[in-house]
Parts: sequence; C-alpha cells; structure tokens
Amino acid sequence: MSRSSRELTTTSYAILGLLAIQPWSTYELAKQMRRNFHFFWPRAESNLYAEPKRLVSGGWAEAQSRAVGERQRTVYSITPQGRRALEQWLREPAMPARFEADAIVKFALAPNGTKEQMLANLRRFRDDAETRQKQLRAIFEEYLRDKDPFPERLHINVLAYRLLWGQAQTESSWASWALAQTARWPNTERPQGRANFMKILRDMLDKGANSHSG
Amino acid sequence: MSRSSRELTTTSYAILGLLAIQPWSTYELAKQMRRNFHFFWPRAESNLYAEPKRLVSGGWAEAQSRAVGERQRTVYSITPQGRRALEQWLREPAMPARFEADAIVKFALAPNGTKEQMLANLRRFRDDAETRQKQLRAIFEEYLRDKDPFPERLHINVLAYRLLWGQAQTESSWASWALAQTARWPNTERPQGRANFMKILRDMLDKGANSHSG
DNA sequence: GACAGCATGTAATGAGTTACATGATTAA
DNA sequence: TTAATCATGTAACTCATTACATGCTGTC
Repeated sequence: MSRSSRELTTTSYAILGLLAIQPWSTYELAKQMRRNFHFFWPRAESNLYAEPKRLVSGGWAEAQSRAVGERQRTVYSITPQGRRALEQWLREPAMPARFEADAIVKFALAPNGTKEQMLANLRRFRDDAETRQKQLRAIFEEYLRDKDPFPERLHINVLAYRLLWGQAQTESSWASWALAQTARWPNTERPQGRANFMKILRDMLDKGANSHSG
Repeated sequence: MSRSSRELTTTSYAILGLLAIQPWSTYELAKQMRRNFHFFWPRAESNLYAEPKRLVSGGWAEAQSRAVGERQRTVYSITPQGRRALEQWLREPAMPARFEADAIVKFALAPNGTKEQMLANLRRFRDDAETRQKQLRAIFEEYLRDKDPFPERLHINVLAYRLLWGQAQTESSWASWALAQTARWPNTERPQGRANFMKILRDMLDKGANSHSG
C-alpha cells in the first residue's frame, strides 16, 4: 500500500462523495463535478479520469466495466472502506479557502499599462462574474421547475448555492463600481486627492459596508 | 532561451510588478506579497525565492548581491525587457477567477458525517473569513493613520481592497446565516419540507439578494 | 457517408507545495 | 549565552494542466 496511493486529495474525496450517492461512470462524474463542485473546487476534467483508478487501486472504490463496441465503459461504486475514509476526512478541519484572480493581479499592476487595458480587464472580470450568475440562475430555475435529480440533497445544495450566488453578486457589483470609479480617471496614474479614497476606507470600517453604492 | 525559461507565470508577473515599483530583496518581496497579493494570488513563500532567479536568467530582472556576514543578500531590480514583458502581459485577457474551498466541499458532503462535524466546519469557515476581515481592517487603519508606504498606489489599492472586503463580508455573513439555518436541523439528513428551500431560491432570483437576512 | 459532438482516455510537463536546513540578529 | 525570530534558501515530490488521440452516435 505504500507505492501506488499516497494520500487522498480533496479531489479524491469530492469524487468519493459522489460515489457515496450512487455509482457513476467517469463521464457522468465529470458532468456532476462540472455542475456542482466546479464552483468551489475547479479542476480540469482529465483529472476525473485518473482519480477513480487511484480510488480503485487503494480499495476505496470498485469498478465494473462492460464493453461498448471496442471501448469500455467503467462504472464506479464506493466500498465500505471508502465510506469510512470519507467519514474520517469529514472529521478533519478544512484548509482555508483560496481565491485566485489573475484579473486582480493585473488590476494591481494596472499603473504599468494603459487605462483602456485596465478597463478591459475590469469588464472581463465583471462579465465572468455575470456569466456565473447566469449559470446559477439557470440551475435555480431548474430546481423551481421540479427538475431536481437529487431531492434528498436539496437542503445542502441550496445553502451552498447561496454562498456562490453571494460571491458572484459581490464580484460583479464590485466590478461595476470599480468601472464607474476608474472611468473618471484620466489615466492609470493616481488621480485627484486622497480624500475620496480615505473616505472609501472609512466607509468600509464604519458600517461593514457590503453594498457598493459609492 | 529555450531551456531554462519557458513562459512566465502569473506569479512571475506579480513579482515583476513589484520590481517595477522599486528594487527589493527576496525577503522584502515575500513580505509585500504577503501583504497584498496573497489575498488574490496566494502562493507558498518558498516560491518567491525561486522566481526572481528565473527572471534574472531570462533577462527580465537583474540581481545585485552584497555579502552580509557569510550569507548574501540579493537585491533584484527590473530591466527594460522586464518592463516590456509586463506591459505585454497586461494586454492579454485574464483567466477567470478561481475559488477553492475545501470547507465547502466538506459541506457538500456533510450528509456523510455528523451534524456536529458540519457545524464545526461552518464555524471554521466563518472564522477564516473573519480573520481576513481583521487583517484588512488593520491595513485600512494603517492607511488612515497615514502609514501608507506607497501613496502613488493608493487609488489602485483602495479599489482592490474593497473587493476583498466585500468577499470576506459575503463569506462570513453567509456562514453565520448557514449556521443559523443548520442549527435547526435534527441531523445532516434533509429536514422538513421543500417549501423553505424553494423560497430561498426564489428570493435569490427575485431581488439579486445580497443581504443574508433570512 | 460525413460531420459534429459525445465519451474516454494517455503522455509530457511544470508550477507549486511541504519539509528541511542554516546563517544572522536581537532580546532576555 | 541561549532562545527566538528574522532572513534565505534547497530538494523532493506530486497534483494538476495542456495537448493530443481515438472510438462511438446521432443527424443532415
């Protein structure tokens, strides 16, 4: 057991968690990951073809394959050992969340470029957030139309979706606000006096201002 | 030029961007990264000792080392080629932002564990967000006390901080709301009827509800 | 009977992490 | 003169990504 399978990663447990609901083929797993986990645990899909094999080789999952033409379709299911590992993992404290935004790095370095680049960057950030909102809205509407495939997970999903919605909301409304602010700047260098920016800081400290209404 | 230095990464550009402000030693770079970029581009500090060497080997930065006892302290500065590369990078569209939260994966899989585990997980998520708020608050107060070391970057920093503040705010208030909701559940299985959850979904769609007041 | 797109991977590569090591400086 | 902590890395490892390859299925 020492060579092949070091430790399971969060990605492994995400998949194991899906297998705990029901058996899936890798393709279905990928689809589920895209729909749910991708919002808070984004991973390339090619991963999802390798992970289940690790799970099988360590005894956490089982594979049944049947042939379809010359290809084979493998369906994975969780083992009792897999369930125990999952329960154990849930007991361990989670790592802190992580936010990675290329666009904000670019924004932070905007004084090295032109105003138009800065605006384009902000617009794209806003559009990304709005796209996420649209995806979520589509999912919510499915739920409301009773198209929910796993009603026994409704309570969990709805709470989680509310976080994602709040974040997408925060990001898109921040970007709109930032676009309005920067539109007035003559260039990427520092505009006007400090007063305005100090006021923004004070406003945040005063009320835990969440609404971007400056 | 083909062997040593493939392409620069976002991390490289972040460092290059700092060097564009002024020359720094690696330790100072690490400190700056911790203070600013870490919120939206978190990286292990050991990285920050390797990256400047890559920059030097590709001609984007220069190193001056002087001896301090038996160790040496290296101070890095940007080259004209480095500035050009940075400007070029700012022209390219940014990758979409990425949110990774172990804690939310655990929350999504909570039905495989106990209610107490779920609550502990939410509490920790909330505490992490609140810690981030405290860090930001401390930074804001420094600014307001005129302790800003780079006044020419005030405009950029304040806008960026406002996003981070909004996110921390969103996360911590979501967690509090989720704790209140789940406290009423008898266990991690689905409680009561669907109506309550459908209402939450409808509320999100109706007004782009950002305030967690349910 | 061909084309798009669904379904299922493999190979190569690399960015980043963890863990460790060690010198310099300061406070007790 | 310890101990803590500031300062500066190196080595090993691996998770994950990108790019590619190929079969199968429905439809025009």
